[in-house]
Amino acid sequence: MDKTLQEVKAAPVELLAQAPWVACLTPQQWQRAQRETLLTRRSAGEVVSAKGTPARHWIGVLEGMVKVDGLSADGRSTTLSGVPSGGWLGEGSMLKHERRPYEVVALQDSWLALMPSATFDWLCETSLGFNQFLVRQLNARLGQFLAVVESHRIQTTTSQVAVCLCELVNPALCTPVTGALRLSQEEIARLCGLSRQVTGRALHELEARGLVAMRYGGIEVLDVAGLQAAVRGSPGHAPAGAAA
DNA sequence: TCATTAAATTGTT
DNA sequence: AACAATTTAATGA
Repeated sequence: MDKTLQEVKAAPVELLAQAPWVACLTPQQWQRAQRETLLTRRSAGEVVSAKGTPARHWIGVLEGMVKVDGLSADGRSTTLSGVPSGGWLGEGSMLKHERRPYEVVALQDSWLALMPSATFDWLCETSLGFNQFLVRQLNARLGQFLAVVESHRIQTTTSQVAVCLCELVNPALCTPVTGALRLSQEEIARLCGLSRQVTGRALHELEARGLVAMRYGGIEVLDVAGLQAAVRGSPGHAPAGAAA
């Protein structure tokens, strides 16, 4: 029995219109982009784009959340990145016209926007603003991943978790905040590449510092700036001018 | 609306 | 990793 989901706050079309790159387009460009972009719903756990398949679409998360998984030959998987609502992903494969190196899976019931590669290429060729958006996004992601590497190598597990949480609330990569993120500690642990045990401990520490609030099956980020600071800072100490 | 049951998530060893 | 406790969701009176 299909459940009629009436919980949708805004229509998918309206969410697409609010995408950050839309404002850069001319009316004609927006008209074609809107006409050719497919809006589709995926249930939690559904594969959006399988690893190894040709990248035919640029993927926008209008509502819900998806993750990017790396799969090994023996079926083991690790989560490389989480993309909440407002985020766009897969442009790397689009730009290189290659097959998807990673698997994209819906973490929750989600509304997705799939922009065909032909449309994507056309916007790249005709819209300066669109290119600028891509550069900003790629730059933001690079910074994010560098933070992950840095944190993994020289910081505590707590700051590793903080980094991964920052990714989910980074205004440069997704819609500011939707209240509490529906993400279990087990899913957060996969995102961080840590055990559930260690992740849980780190989350409680962040909660004790007033940066996040834990919910059953979810987490609310209370202080984005504080989280970003926790990425570098050592717990307990707050070096005044040591932001280098 | 309330009680019961199942499933998911979290805490503990 | 396995088990126990807790919370939420679903079902039916």
